[in-house]
Amino acid sequence: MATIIDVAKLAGVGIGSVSRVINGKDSVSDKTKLKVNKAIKALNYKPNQSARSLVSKKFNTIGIWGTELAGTFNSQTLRVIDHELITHEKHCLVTNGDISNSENPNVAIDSVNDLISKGCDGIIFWGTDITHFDIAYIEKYFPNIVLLNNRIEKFDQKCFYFNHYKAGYIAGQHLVDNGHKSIACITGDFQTEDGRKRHEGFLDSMKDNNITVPSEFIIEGDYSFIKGQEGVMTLLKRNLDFTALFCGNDQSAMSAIATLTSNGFNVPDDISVFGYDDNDIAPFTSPPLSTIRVPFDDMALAAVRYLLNTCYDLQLSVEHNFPVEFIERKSVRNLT
Amino acid sequence: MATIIDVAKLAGVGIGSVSRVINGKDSVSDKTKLKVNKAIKALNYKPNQSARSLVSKKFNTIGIWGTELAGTFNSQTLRVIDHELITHEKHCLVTNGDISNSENPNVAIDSVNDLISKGCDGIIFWGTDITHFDIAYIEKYFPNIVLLNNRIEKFDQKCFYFNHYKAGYIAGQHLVDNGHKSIACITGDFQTEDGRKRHEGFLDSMKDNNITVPSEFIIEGDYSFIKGQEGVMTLLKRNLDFTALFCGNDQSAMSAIATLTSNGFNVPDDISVFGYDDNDIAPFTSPPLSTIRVPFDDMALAAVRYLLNTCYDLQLSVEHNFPVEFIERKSVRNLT
DNA sequence: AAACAATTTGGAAGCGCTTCCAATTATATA
DNA sequence: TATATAATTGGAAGCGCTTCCAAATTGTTT
Repeated sequence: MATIIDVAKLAGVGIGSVSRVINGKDSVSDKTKLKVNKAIKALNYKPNQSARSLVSKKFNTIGIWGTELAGTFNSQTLRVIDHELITHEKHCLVTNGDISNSENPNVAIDSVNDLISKGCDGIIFWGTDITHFDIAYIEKYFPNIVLLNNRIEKFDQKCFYFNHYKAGYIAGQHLVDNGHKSIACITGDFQTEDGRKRHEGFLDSMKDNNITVPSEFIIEGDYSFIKGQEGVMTLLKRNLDFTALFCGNDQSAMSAIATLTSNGFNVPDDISVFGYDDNDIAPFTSPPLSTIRVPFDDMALAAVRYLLNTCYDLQLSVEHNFPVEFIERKSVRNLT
Repeated sequence: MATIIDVAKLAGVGIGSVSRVINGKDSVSDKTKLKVNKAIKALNYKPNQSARSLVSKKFNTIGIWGTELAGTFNSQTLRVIDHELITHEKHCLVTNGDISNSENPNVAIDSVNDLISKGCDGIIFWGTDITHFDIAYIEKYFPNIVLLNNRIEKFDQKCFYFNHYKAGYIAGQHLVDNGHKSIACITGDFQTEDGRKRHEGFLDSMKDNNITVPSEFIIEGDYSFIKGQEGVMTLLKRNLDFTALFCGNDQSAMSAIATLTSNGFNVPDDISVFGYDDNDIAPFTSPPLSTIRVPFDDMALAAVRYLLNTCYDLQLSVEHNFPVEFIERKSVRNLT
């Protein structure tokens, strides 16, 4: 690999001039610029980023930490992030942060430290797998962080999240508005905060409408296809009388619909189904799925931009408010 | 940030000793080891990777280039790759390589060069968006590459792909074996090689069984949900008589099933549907989707391992042969 | 205790770059 | 033309690390 010295020699100039041409700042005469660029091309020279970072203390790289990477429908979000980074000539260092099956109590911290020491100017924490405690610890020595789909009050400015409580409430209210009084649930994952919040919101909407939801109507899910299926089977075995089913996300809603259909129930004529997320799949279930739109892409964009601003002194506009949107399709029947 | 000098001072040793402790090679006395580790902890010291890379010429990072990142069901594969890298204490630098809407004829090369100069020891090219020509060009000055789900004969050892032709053939044959003679298609994306190959295989299986597939039975798709829906609508409007529908992937098969169902057709009683990929969604359509299993995860694992071997002198076992597997569920009716 | 070998140690050199300053060259002004 | 000013230039210093070698320390043998 050619170095800056090779380029300088070939171009017949000093290394300082080469550096100036590469970085485009400070004044260089057109003549030198020409000579240098010619030499760069001839040698297929690429600046060594390690050396650059060593001096400049900038890595031009943003790290992404989070298990949500593993989710089926999240690659779109990753693309949004990557695209915005590329636009600003930055890179994207990813780590799955798969901390579930390790006996080391510091896996989270350790894997974040790995990410930092590899060379990130900032980190996006995606999802709620990191504890508040760990975040507070990390933030002390590495403040350029942002939380995506997670909220810690102490760092509210750095958090880009969606009001899952409100969304759950609205979903419940919508079902009630359509005349449903007996509603079952296949929840999200209670291990995750947003899973809990949306369920809380849903339950409160029921309470406010004087509807009680017996515990046997509630199945704890985990956002997976399989839990949607199993959940419906359990519900059916229990022989309960419900007219609507609220699912913790679109994936479980999709397999719930499929399972109901396979068991001879018509959606929405016999049972209405309501999802959550509005991901790619929702318009293509049969019937098309009514759902709550969660603006993951907008959130991700805002999060990266905030980080770009703080890491590289940019002034990109950053949204902090992501409204609940309600997507009506065909999976909820109006009983009134 | 503390440097190695700070650690050396605090521990009361030379920087050489600190380096030796960090890297765990060469002999160090237990006494020094203890002192150094204590100082490292006290200062929360993390070695500067840029400085290390500058000396060692290793980045401990593998780049991933490819638009397949954007696909709905590919994050699982990314997780497989990342997990294997973490296992070997390497990192994963991602770039979307979104080259579709740029007027620069060298976008691909440019974005790969970015990746290289950012500091990768090797690159995984994921998918067929990169041209053979560009690969050959890059390979000359950056030979540590691997192609995932792509094949270039010249670099066969570096390619980890699946025989899409054979898979398409088998899919067609299976439909014929079940008594289907009138078969429609919503193909994969003909822009991609594997989309073309699987269709070719399918057509050849038809030919070998003396079945002609009129061109109006074939809809060119692009793997998306929407094309599955649109394709079915077009097919229905054409008022053709077909008993089976072969889809280019599971996503379009899923929305094809939904659309057929919504239009009053029973799958598989009226029309059989056959998918391709066997991704997460396949078991949860209604009816569950019969499909060809494409071992993306196995392929990805083999590809990373090959790269790890070449970049870091490891001897991980690498599979090069990925058999076609046929997954029978409930979406194909036996007419015989 | 002396002589030797083996182990451990400190720190200089150098990786490829940016930044700075002093030196040089070009341009403007009197 | 001489002088003042501005633009451009070369290259030394230094970023934080690994590696190497010579020096210091420890252990072993006689």
